[in-house]
Amino acid sequence: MSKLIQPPKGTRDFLPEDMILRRKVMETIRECFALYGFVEIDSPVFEYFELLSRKCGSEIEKEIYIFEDKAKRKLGLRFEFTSPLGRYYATNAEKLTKPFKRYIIGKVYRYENTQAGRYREFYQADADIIGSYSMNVENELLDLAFFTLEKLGMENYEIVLNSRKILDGIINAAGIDESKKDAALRALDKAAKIGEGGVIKEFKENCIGEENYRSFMRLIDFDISLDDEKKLSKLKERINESVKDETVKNKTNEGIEELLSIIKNFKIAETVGGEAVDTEVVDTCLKAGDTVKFDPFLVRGLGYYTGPIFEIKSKDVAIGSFAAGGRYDNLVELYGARPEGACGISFGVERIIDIIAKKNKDILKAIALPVRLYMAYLSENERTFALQTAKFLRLNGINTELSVSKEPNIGKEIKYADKKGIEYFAVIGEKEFSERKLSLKNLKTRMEMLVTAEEAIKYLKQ
RNA sequence: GUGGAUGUAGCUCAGCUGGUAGAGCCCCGGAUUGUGACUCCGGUGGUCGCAGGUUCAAAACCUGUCAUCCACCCCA
Repeated sequence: MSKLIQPPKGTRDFLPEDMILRRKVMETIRECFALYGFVEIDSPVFEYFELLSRKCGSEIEKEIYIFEDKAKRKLGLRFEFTSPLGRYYATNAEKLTKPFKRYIIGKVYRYENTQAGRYREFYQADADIIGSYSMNVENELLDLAFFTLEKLGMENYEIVLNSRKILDGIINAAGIDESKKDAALRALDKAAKIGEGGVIKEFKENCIGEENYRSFMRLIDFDISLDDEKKLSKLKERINESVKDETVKNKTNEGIEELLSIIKNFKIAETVGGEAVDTEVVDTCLKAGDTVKFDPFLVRGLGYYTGPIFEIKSKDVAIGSFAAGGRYDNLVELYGARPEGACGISFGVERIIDIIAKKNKDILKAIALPVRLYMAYLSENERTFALQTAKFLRLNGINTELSVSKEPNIGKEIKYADKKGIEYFAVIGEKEFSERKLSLKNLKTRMEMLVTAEEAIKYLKQ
């Protein structure tokens, strides 16, 4: 295949039939975000490069599409929505109502190698709250994630939860030097994939001793029968025993308390069940709570997270995580705004679409096709009447495609309509024109009837 | 950035130890000038990813290169 006719690496063309699911997923996400009180915003696809790279870490910086405009401004394509949000918030702070709850759905760009579920141009959908340090924000975002995924019909996924403060604390308690923290975290993040041996190997490659790994593991070695609350309480005891530095100890405890607060909030449906509006609501709350699990190995990338972090991944489709987020307090300060608490979640729209398409091939059949009727006519004499009938149908909400054939050919046009998945085929010929009617044919059942436009609308609307 | 696999018709692919390309689907025309899913007949379509090299001869072997997919890194 000639390279000229391919879209650039990591980008894709979408066929009309692909768009049906894509639209559906994005609309569902929009609806859910709105139901949770988030308002939609938009911002430029490109920003000043300097702004994008301000706090993202060198790995990500390499992935920014960078270019110069004709006035030699250094610009970059947004690779996610958090730094642009920081800039947006700082720019518009006085016009925004706090806490600022906004969502955005749009394309982002990353210059990286493609792979299953990874593209260079892809959609992300973010919901963020700026202006609160309360853990209620985390609860709201996690509940929103659960709610949205249920609406999307996603199944068999888990929401894992950890905290940057806790990670910093146990890294310190395990005797790992601050300078080697990042390397250690990177190795631990992969624990599930590469196993204990793999982590130890990677530790050693970064001059971190096996004994550090052992003491790390001792801190998070919990009896499997313990629930997350007990695990966190246990962890708190151990930290208090092994950490000398008061600042580190306090910070870690703070992180633990924060996660406990989030978990307790989820359980509230259980404790005050009698006050709930109905049992279905209580069940959903409980299910949401059960879906959230504390995972001390969860690390997450990006340099800006400061508190709780979370990630949502499929348990049966190997595509990585399809949503993630966390708290990034005071990030807006970098862009010139007053420091504010902030937390957000990001949905990987492409991955969600990939998973739905892979697991539920029938889903497209349940979604209405965009064009319902094809309007053909047999000669120029009937064209005007056909055109008016088509417009009448359109005004009444029936998606109608009017023939544009130069020489009407019913056989070919039926074939075309059928191939396109259009349900109904209408013909206006001499006979129909004289009676001011149309022949309406159902292409599936092959039933045909002679009706007026009003009758056709009535019929098609039922 | 690293490793593996794969590039042959619009699509999916076949093509043996080198002898100069084939199937199915699609598309187009006809049987069928107011009715499509089946059938039948006919037809269009390929610098075998690209560039070198080996050879009397390369789609096949060698080298390089590009692209795609998968995995690592990192991440949605």
